[in-house]
Order: sequence, then C-alpha cells, then structure tokens
Amino acid sequence: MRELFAPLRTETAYQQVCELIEEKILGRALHPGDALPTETELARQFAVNRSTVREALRALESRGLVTRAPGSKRLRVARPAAAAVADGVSRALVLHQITFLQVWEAMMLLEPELAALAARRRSATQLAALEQTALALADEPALPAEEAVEHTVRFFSLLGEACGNHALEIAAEPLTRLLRPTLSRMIDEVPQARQRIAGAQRRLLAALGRRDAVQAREWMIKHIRDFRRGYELAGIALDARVETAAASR
Amino acid sequence: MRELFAPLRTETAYQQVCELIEEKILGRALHPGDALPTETELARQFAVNRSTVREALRALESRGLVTRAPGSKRLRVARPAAAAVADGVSRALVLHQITFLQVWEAMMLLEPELAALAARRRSATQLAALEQTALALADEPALPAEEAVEHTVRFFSLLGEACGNHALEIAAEPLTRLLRPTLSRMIDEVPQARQRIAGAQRRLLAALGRRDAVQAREWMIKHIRDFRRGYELAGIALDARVETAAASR
DNA sequence: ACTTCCATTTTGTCGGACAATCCGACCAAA
DNA sequence: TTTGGTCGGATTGTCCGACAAAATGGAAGT
Repeated sequence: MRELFAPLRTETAYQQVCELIEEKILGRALHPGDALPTETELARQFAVNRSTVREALRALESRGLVTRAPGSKRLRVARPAAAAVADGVSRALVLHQITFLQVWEAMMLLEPELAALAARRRSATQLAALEQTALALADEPALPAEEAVEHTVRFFSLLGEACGNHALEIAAEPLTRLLRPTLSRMIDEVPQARQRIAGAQRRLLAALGRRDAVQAREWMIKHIRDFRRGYELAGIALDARVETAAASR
Repeated sequence: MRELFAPLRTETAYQQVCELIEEKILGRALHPGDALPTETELARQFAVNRSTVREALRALESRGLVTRAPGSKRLRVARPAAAAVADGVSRALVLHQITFLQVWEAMMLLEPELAALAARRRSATQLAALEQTALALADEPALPAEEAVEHTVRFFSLLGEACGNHALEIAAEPLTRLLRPTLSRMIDEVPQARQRIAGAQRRLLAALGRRDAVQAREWMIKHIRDFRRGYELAGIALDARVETAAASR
C-alpha cells in the first residue's frame, strides 16, 4: 500500500526561515518576552535577503508567535493569546459554514462543565473580575446592545480563565466569539434578554462564590438554554450560518 | 474609570492589505477555490509595492485562508483545514505549558460526548473509514510506535468528522494532536497498550455501527481512562508539559 | 483528441534605497 | 532626583528594479 516515494516538498526560503524560528520558539530556546534579532541580523544569519526574512516574520506574526509591543518596532517572542487563537478558529468555523445550532450544541457541552470546574478552582481575583463584568451589565438596563454583548462575551472568557484549564479555555473561547454578531441582534429584539442574562450570571456567581460546582453547572445549562430560546423568540433561524464581525463590516 | 484616550493604532500597509483581503474572503466575496489575483495585480489595485502585497499574503497563508495547490504557483482561497487550525491551537497550548493532565481532562469532557454524537450521525463511509483505521492498528501487533500513534490519532480525527459538528471537531482536534509525542513513548513502554487501544476501538466501532450512543459514550470514557492509566504505567509524569513534534525535532 | 513545444506570465529571491520613527544617551532645568 | 528637551544611530516600513526558475496557456503537430 505504501508507495516507494513520497511527494517531495521543496520548501521556499521564507518557509524555512519561518520554521526554523518557530522551532526555536516552541523548543523554548527563545522565551516569551525575548526580543528577536533585527531583520538585518536575521538576514545575515540565514544568508538570505531581508525581504525574505520579512515574509517569514509576517507569517510568525500572524500565528501569534511574535508580536510587537504597542508603539514599538522590535518584535518580541510571545505566547499566542487566547484571543489570537480564538480568532483563527472562529475564522475557520465561519468558512466552514457553522450554524448557530452547532455552536450552541458545542457550548451546551462545554460551558456547563467549564462552570463546574471554575466553581472548584476559581481564585478570589477571578471571581471579582467576573462580578465586575456581571455588574456592568446588570446595573445599566439601557446599555447599547453592542456593549451588552461585549460584557456577556467577556463573562464567558473570564469563566474560561477561571476554570484552570487552558486547553478548555482555548477550546471554548471561539464559540462565544461567534455568538457576538447575532447575539447583538437578539438582545435588540428580545426585551427581556438583558434581564435573563443578568439573572443567570447572578445565580452563577453565587454558585461560584460558594464553590458549588453542581449549582454552577445547573445554572450554566439554563443560561445556555436561554440563548437558544432568545434566538427563537428573535426569529433568528437556528440553522443560519454564523458570521464574523469582520465579514459584516 | 474609562480613560480619556485609547492607544491609537496606526495600521501599516501590509496589515491593511491583509485585512481587506480577509474581509473579502470571510464575507464570501471570494469563495474557497477561487484563484487570487496575481501579486502584481494586487499591488496595482491597492497601489502598493509588490513586496508589501507579499507580506500580506504570507500572513493570510499562515492563517490558512489562502493556500497554494501542491505544485502550483497561484494562491487560491481556502477554508482553513481542521489540521491547520489545530496546528495553531496546539502551538499555543504548548507555549502555555499545558500539562498532560489538562489535555486529558479536556478530552475526558469532549470525546465521550463526541462519540455519542457520532453514533447518531455517522455516515456509512465515515464508519468505513474508522474501521479501516482501526484495522490497520489491530492487524499489525508489531507496528512501530510512531505509526501506531498515527493510527490512534487518526481515529480520533475521523471520529471528530463523524460527529457532524465542525465546532466540536475543531475543538477536539488539537487535543489528540498534543498526545502524539508522549503517546509514542507510552506505547513503547507499556506492552499491552496496543491491544487496549485496539480493543477499545473495536468496541467503539461496534457501538457506532449499532448507532448506540450510550455504549459509544461508555467505551470512549473507558478508552480515555486507559490513556491515563497507560501514562501512569509508563512512568510519565501527568503534570509534565506537553511538547510538540516540532519542538522535539 | 492527444501530445509536444514555445512564448508569456508569475513567483521567489535578490540588491539597494530612503523616510519615518523608535531607542538610548546625553544634557539642562526644576 | 526627577522631569523635560535634544540629537544621532539603529530599525522598520515601503519602495524600486532586476532576474532565474517554474508554471501557464495556447499554438502546432500527430
């Protein structure tokens, strides 16, 4: 069954440069925060043109492996932030024509357990951050839909952080992100949505405060169920493709 | 609480080019499979230099939004393959110093439900593909560890496809990918590992064939538990950081 | 219809160039 | 000692032009 020869892949120079640097980063020869050599220096070391190095750097940048501190020139090694990774995943999901129903199903599976874990493991500061976000939503009943969505999404992100498992956090992040565009519509059309969300968050927080995993799970289930009901009330088709903010711009 | 000024962000030319093209893709103005204009043409339209366009293209390429067909020059619009996305996620997880235990916890949460869904939704061809992969592992008791790992990982990937939910598929894919390096060691050190894996796969397949979601879930739970036991037997520390293949090269 | 061959296009890489701006150091004033 | 100003060098972003290798498209031949 196995062929004599595998298709040989000739790598272009910028791909090699990219991979070599990536290996150094993943192999921890370069630590997050370290400054990369300058482009000219890299060009010298690899014995290629600076343009070639730049192309490699743009690829690495796009993977979140190197970033530049805001208002700085030099590139530094970074560990991809959850947000950056989530961007990539949600782009993919959009192009794969994910429906809201699929996102919902995945959230229904992940978030309750994630909430249960968070109940056990959350730190005091994480709880405080969650409370602050929830308050921002609950205190202002007339918040513009966009901002209400931001707070809702942020609540999920913080919960992800609090669950103490980066793998789960990063798996869950893209899902809430995909809710953003449609959630905004839903909140606009369903008057009671804000209160329902705020209410669920309050109960969830109470459970998290008591480190009550069972109740946290329960309330998250109800919370997620509510989303679906909200969508149905708003007349948003559940099998409609989710979009990104970028695409609707 | 809010500051008067937000940090202003000036976008460089290549970032703008990158974003503009990305928007067209995500907004479905460009469909997967479509050929992108040539670099010179893009440079003309954006009124920038070709080098600038190239940097943008490298970024898009790295995001999996455009790829080049093997042995072809022209870039085509693509939807990021699950594998490409998973690469990004697993890179991130490695740099976030994920432990095997966290990966295991996440898998324990996702995979059983994923198996249950697959039992309900798998197509005949998907089942056949799964069976083929399982056979490849079961038939050759003396397979090199590397290949046994490939088959094991592939089995999970196929199961992801079969679950009928791209969101879950893409969430689960990076996890199994992270098993690869250590799994290889485990299979080498624990003689009965191959049989345990093959056995679990066989039972799982039987359940999938009968569309028995409950049994599928059960066997998957046992399967995942087995992994942990295997690691313990092999003396691999559960809180050791997972690595990538690239990093260990 | 199927190959074969050639001219054209396109990409990958190179060299060099220049303005903008970031960095660090040095110095002056409060 | 801290704050603010100035200055030169280093680095990046962008441009221009060039060329070999490879892919593409089409014409020509069978």
